[in-house]
Amino acid sequence: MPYTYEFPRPALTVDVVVFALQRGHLQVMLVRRDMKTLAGAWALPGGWVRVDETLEDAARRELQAETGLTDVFLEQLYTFGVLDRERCERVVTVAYYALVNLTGQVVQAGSDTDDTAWFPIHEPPEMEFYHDGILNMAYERLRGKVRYQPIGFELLPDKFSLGQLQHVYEVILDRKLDKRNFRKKVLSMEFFVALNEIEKDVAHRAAQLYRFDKRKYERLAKKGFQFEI
Amino acid sequence: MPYTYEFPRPALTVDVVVFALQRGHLQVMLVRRDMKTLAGAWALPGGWVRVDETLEDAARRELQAETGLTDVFLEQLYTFGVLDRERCERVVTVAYYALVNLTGQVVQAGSDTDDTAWFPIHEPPEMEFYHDGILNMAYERLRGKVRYQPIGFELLPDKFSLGQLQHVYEVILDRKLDKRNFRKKVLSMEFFVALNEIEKDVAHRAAQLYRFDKRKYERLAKKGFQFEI
DNA sequence: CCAAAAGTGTTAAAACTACACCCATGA
DNA sequence: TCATGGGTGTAGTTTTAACACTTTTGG
Repeated sequence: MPYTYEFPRPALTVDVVVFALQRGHLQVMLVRRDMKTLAGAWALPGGWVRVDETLEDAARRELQAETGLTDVFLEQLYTFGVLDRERCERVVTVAYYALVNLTGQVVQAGSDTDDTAWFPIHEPPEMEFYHDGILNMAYERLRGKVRYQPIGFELLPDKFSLGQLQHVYEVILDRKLDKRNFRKKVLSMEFFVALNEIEKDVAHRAAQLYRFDKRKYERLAKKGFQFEI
Repeated sequence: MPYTYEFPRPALTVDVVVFALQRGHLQVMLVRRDMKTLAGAWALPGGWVRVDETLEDAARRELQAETGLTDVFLEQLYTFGVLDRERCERVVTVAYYALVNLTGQVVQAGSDTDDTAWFPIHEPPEMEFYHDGILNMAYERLRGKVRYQPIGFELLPDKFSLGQLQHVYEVILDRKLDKRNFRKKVLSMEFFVALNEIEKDVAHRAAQLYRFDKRKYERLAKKGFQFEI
């Protein structure tokens, strides 16, 4: 027991709510650890923060360990000071949420987990203590944020069609949007730039592809432009 | 040295950015600790989180210790994992921001601080390591939030005039607003309710007083109403 | 009577909403 | 040729922005 301190210190962990589109729906990744916890209870991916890494590094490390994904959108959500029921000890956990693009990707099974699975955001399974609260807060944050900041495309490949983008907004906001009005708005923002490229191998008219130009967006944002969908 | 753990644990602190109106300006409270830190460097009020209290309790305890204020608006801002340069140790600090009403109040000097003072948000003094970043983030959060959530009046007494409220928005957003349009918007929200009371002892026409009806607001918010100024 | 803030409506411009049909493609 | 999603314009409505004068009060 080599680490001693003058005052007691709570344990510090990170938890990550990973959102992705799967079969057209907004889904969340959960893990099931083999023996540590009650059989059948799912949990958010997460773990201890090492003392030599930043909080975000810890979140990215966990995310990579359990999905293999790097370079994803990751944002701090909230920090919870909870009581660990097993050890009767205070645990402080910093929650993050991530938006990842899974279209056409194989997500590798994690190394330190028994099982990972995706669940529709509206049908989560029984979860570990307080994780459902984090999940709900993450979804609320996403719903609120997606309208005022350009982050929706983080769930899509670099090149995407306006139909795909509209679909992202529809599953996050949980309502249909008007196609013409949506296109009008998106196309009025010059940081969504059309590529010299269209969809391939689709059983209908191929859509124009776009990408998000981060630089252009930031230049506008600095000038006071307010994104809104 | 009684507290030992299997793995190293970072130290955990809270910092609080306290906003208030002083002489018509948006100001921030800072403290100067006598010997602990460089002479002349100001810091956000804050301190260690005890292992038996929640994060918010810790923030409220610090706030009370340094201002005597209780029952104020307090919201978590962000959690930083920083490197303490003195001890060469990782410190995790959970930052909060508070909106307090100081109109006509005497703020007591703190017990565990040498000195506390208020600074205009746009003219902060030299501050302790990384505290200026927290301060800026808090101000950004406040500027963003005040437009989409009814929190502006937290800087005012329970009973306030529309002129006072408009002034709050003007100092937070740092621009003039149109009086008639502002009144129109506020009065269209039925959770700002007129009292049977007007201002007293003012050297001009006395203004109608209003209060914020939290219940009415929450009932509307639940039905999907979106506050916006 | 002066200074200072309260209070009050209208109009033009902009943004938003609702809505229906033809097009291109692969199966 | 059919099913599927891509792509396009307008009109009515609502919302926003700009703007100036009279009222009340205390000093």
